[in-house]
Amino acid sequence: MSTANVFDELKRRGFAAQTTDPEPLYELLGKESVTFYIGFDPTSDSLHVGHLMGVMAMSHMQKYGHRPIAIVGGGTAMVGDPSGKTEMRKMMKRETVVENSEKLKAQLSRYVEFDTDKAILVDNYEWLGSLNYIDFLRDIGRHFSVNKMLTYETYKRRLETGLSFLEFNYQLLQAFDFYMLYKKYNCRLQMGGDDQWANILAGADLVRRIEGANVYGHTFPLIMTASGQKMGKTEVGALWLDPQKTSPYDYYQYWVNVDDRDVAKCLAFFTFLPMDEIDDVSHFTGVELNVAKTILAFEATKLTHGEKAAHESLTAAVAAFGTRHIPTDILPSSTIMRGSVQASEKSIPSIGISLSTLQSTPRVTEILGDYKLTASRGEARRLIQQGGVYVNEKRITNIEAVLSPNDIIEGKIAVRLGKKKHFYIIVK
RNA sequence: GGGGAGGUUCCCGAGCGGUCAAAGGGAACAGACUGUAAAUCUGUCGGCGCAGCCUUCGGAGGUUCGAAUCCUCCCCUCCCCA
Repeated sequence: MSTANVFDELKRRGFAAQTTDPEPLYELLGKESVTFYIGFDPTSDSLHVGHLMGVMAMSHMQKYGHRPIAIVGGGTAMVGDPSGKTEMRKMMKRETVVENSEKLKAQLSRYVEFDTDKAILVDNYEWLGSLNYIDFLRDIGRHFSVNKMLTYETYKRRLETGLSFLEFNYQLLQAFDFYMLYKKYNCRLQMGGDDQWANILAGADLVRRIEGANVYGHTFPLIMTASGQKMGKTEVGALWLDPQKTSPYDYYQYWVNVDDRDVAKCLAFFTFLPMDEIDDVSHFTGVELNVAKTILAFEATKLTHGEKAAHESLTAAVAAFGTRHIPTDILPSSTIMRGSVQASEKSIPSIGISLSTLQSTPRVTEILGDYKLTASRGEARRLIQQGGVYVNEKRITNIEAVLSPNDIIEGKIAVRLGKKKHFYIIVK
């Protein structure tokens, strides 16, 4: 058990929106190992950056000697949380939920140590699956006031668009989770995103009512990028932690491209670099700030995909965008390679094309469209008209332009779309 | 169950018999400027070997020389009453 208090660390890093009883909780965290939980919805087979806040918080807590319970909402996923949603969420089949939970656990294991009894993963289906309706209503339902629930912002909003009874029950189920975890594991703290505040409070209230025990709730802010987007949202959708869904290179690129104003914040949330070093970043501008972004991307990629993948993404980025010099004094705790980074195109996305198709001198538009480098041939045509297509770093100006074996340089053809999308056409 | 409103291209939202691939805004994309940032300006934004053709306006039929626009049936959403 570390002498420092996690709560200070969490606060300093920005993981604090609301807390039920700050003082007693602080004291508790300072004097003993506390079992706490965070819920994850197995509505997809991969976590994404939106979940990362909770994951990082868990990891910090564990590092300070507390015991995390990651609860996958196998039971609740089959109901669907209406919080923050404007539409009813689709319900899920049990088998899907089970498969997803497995994958989620594997991902969580990168950040949280589940060995022995240091952390626990449970599926609330364990108790929700066999709930007896009558008993539940009598034992749990009686503690909830509909009048009060209707005043919550989340429900109010949904009252305008429609809220099914099914969804309205969600809060009771989540509160029941807290109660069960308290009984089974002496879990005394629930954490989650700030949109979960009402649900978390409901759980803490329930435990207090039934057991007379003091349990706590704590939320993290729902962070937005400086431009008002949800963190981790891309044009293509979520930024997934699964390398099959979002390649490490794309993952890395997302972080390099964060808004200037978000760099320090992201470092605090999504890396383990010490805050003393991160605080310096707030004064950075220009080149220094870009180095900080490189380190952010490297560290974030390292956490979710490992050091090797992070390094490959870095060298691939250097191959695509030019040399980067990483001085030793910027964020010194990072394990990023210092000095001038050598280029290596290993992680740059590539497509394979046979020599024979190349010999048929296909149009650039056909290749781009057919291999899905652009959405359609028409889009490829437009891109060319706008001067956004480069072959071997030479801008293509004619939509009739073709590719031929003459374009092959060292076994490949380098294609660039716009400023940032680099591809290699590898000739087989 | 009764009454009312509505479903339009990624989103919001105009259109209400031809001049509609469909106004306007947002998002997105490209170019210029930069730092793989932001802001700004300009352009693009259904598909196609693209001055032409093809497929779109909840679904299926119908009226018409001609329909996103009119009629019929169906599906879905929201509001009011129960």
